[in-house]
Amino acid sequence: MGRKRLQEPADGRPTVHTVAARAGVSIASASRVLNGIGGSPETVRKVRAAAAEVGYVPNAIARSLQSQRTGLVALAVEDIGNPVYVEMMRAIEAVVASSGRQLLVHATGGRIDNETALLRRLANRYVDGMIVSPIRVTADHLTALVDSPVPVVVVGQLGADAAVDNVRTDSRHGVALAVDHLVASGRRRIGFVNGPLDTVPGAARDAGFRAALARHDIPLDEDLIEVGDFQYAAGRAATERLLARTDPDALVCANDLIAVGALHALLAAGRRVPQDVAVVGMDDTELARMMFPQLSSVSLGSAERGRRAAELLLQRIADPNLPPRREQVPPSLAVRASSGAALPAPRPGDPPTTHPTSEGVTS
Amino acid sequence: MGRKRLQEPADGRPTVHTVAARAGVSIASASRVLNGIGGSPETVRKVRAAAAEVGYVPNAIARSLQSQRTGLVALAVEDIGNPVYVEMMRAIEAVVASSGRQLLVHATGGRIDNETALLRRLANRYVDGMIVSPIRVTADHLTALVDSPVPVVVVGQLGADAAVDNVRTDSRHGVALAVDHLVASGRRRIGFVNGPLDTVPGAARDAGFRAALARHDIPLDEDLIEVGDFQYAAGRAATERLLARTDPDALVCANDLIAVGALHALLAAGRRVPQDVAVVGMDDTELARMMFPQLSSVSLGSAERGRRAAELLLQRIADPNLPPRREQVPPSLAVRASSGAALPAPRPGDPPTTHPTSEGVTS
DNA sequence: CAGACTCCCGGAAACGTTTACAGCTAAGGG
DNA sequence: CCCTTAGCTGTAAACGTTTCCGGGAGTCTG
Repeated sequence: MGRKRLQEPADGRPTVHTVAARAGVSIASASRVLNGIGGSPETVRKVRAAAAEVGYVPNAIARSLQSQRTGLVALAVEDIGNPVYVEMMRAIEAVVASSGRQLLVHATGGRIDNETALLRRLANRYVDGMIVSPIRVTADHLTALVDSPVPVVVVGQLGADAAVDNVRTDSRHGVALAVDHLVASGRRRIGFVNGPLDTVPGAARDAGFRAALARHDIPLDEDLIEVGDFQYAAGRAATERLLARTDPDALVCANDLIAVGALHALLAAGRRVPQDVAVVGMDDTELARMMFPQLSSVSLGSAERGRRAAELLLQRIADPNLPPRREQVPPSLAVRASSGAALPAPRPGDPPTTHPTSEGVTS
Repeated sequence: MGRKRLQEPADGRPTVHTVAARAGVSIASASRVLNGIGGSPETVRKVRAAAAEVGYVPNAIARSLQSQRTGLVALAVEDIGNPVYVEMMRAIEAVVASSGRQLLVHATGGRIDNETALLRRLANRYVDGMIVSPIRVTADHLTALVDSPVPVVVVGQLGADAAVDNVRTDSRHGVALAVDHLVASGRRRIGFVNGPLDTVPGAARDAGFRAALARHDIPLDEDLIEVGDFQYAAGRAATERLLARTDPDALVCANDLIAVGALHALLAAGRRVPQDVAVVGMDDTELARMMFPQLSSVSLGSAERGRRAAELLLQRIADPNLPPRREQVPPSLAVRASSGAALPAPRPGDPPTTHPTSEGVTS
């Protein structure tokens, strides 16, 4: 009974040893057959039979330890309830799936410790690579990104010198597109409902708004600026506060969720959209087309950014020694009923699911 | 140079061997210090210093192989763009996080092969457990669920005899709630926009609708039933087809995305909601409260189902020998502006984010 | 019929970690 | 002063898989 190794672990699950012993072959042969490489017909038969009998299923962890890859890729975003991330995820998924890998998503809830923890945990070989879209970036965070054991691609703004693959857009310019459009249609008291200023996109959009007004020689009225979360409820509350103290003829919103909240606040306050107040959202998500009236929105190319990030990641996985790269996706504006010439209800035959990629001004 | 093992793998990443060699101690001591158990002050100092110098980060895969756990839990849903799954995910996340684990989400896109592949891959030890919410269930699928190597909890209907932990609701009854409500408010030509009949929820809701009408002695008019996908665009298209051939005074929709599509189709066709046509959605997601008019919706307790599923999973991870259990969450109806007495716009002070758990009839 | 070549097989190492075990030293108690 | 005990350390096994390598058997070629 001097068995060198237990055939049946306490767990009860069969291993390749179990199968090999039962088939009367070595574990090397068993492994080969199970992986479909080599083996005489007789051996193949015996191993297959043994595997089926004991219900063998390989332990992926052990396999990964050996092969140094897991076939998994992770995406970490702040809020999975935000449709912009859903679109991004779909684009990433398509690319990742084509490489035979599977995509896993983690919602960090904006808690930065959570994101760092995820990085430290997942990136330590549980996944072959990772796409991260942080909205707040600390120094600690940045180093975790830079010397991650697995390839990482960041979607969003990052310090110019960070040695990480990076896909960004120009949301300052995005805000400018919105302001230009509203000014061109005669609006002058343009309000801005933003997300938190201590976030990267919040800060960029704030700067973009101020710069755009200055460019049009419109004096800045701080009463017209309000800040909340990047979410529906916060957008609505912020708009209510704004309406309580001043009277805009247009609202730029830092994303579509906020814009929907603004829409509600406006309608509840008896304002007509777009006659009294024009509304422009941002991200151009499906939600914008689901609203009534349909929302104008600045597209930041989230699907495109996702697609490119995924491609960068796959390339880096294939060759980890590539130099860090950076790509930029330009914003564009989609004008719909909530701003501009008050359009009637959308035509019945018009399936609003087809994405109007660049039906608007693009510069 | 008869080193038994390379200190620096080709990869270049330091291992515990690297650290131990540099600190001049054995790998056992290094491992102990790095895990914070034991070690003399001097050893601790040396190992810590060595680890910091080489930038050691432990390989989680190797650790998992040894410890037989990963600290990860996965959730597989069909469509992450559906807010009902977002709510479910948030509830699960809260429970899972409290056990020190992290949640990963995978969107299967309803492709059943994808889901089975995920099961076979992830469940083979990449995660400590898994929550799955399948909308289509095949025999193959079911066996993959039943003899998964890691604990699995299913959210949704499952064959009565399946030996899997299972949290379900009664969506037949949910549809009945909607129909009862509409009949009570005088509607008689009640339409039904459903999802695919070859899905579990689609079939259950279809049966529920027919049974409810029968119970009220309302003859069934097949023209009033239309089927699409469980998505916005499909819901809108299906409603357009329905409106092209008949004239309902109410619509029950199989989920909120479909209901939003229906709303658009109705408004585009010049129907007033709820005066001409009352609309009731299903799942009672945030989306229902984001619409204008706000949507009545049947809550299927998705957050509660998620919470319970997560608890079942944690219990099973703790003790894999528990007998399979089944829990049921009752549906309830939330009446809002899109049906019932046409309410005015919601009051400005009313933050619609607070979930009206059971503001409606519950039976 | 000898040699070369192909194919299949089993032993053992390797992936990077944790941990059981035994040996050692130093301290403390009788 | 001896014995026990506690604390620390290193060796080696283990987790479950893949894969390198050498040996043996069979086939083909000249």
